[in-house]
Amino acid sequence: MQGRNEKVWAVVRCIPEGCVATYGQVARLAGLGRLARQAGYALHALPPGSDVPWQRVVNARGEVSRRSDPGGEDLQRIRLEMEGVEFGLDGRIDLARFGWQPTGVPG
DNA sequence: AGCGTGACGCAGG
DNA sequence: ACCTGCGCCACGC
Repeated sequence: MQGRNEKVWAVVRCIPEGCVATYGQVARLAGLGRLARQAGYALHALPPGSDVPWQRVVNARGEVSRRSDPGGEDLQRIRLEMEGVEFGLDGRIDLARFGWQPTGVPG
């Protein structure tokens, strides 16, 4: 662990395949508090070819966020669909079904 | 050192 | 459920 970004990446690495987490969720687990923007920035700073499953991080609405890299949104969706994550007709993911629950609270 | 921007989230109407 | 306004912090110029 050398910086905030790596802390974020470490959390994202913990997201299991077929699941998604929100930026805010990642920010908290990374110790950034409410700084969801920072979580997004950390992913933006990801080096190409990294083993970090960045595609598993979406916004609180369950949709792929717009970013600078054109076409990257489509790549993220494709990658998620390959993992079994389903998108609604409105392009949103049901976080109740595919959202990552680190606590795994029985219920 | 200041200003604008950004892979966000929450509260209010 | 929708859209709008505001706050948060780091990065680049």
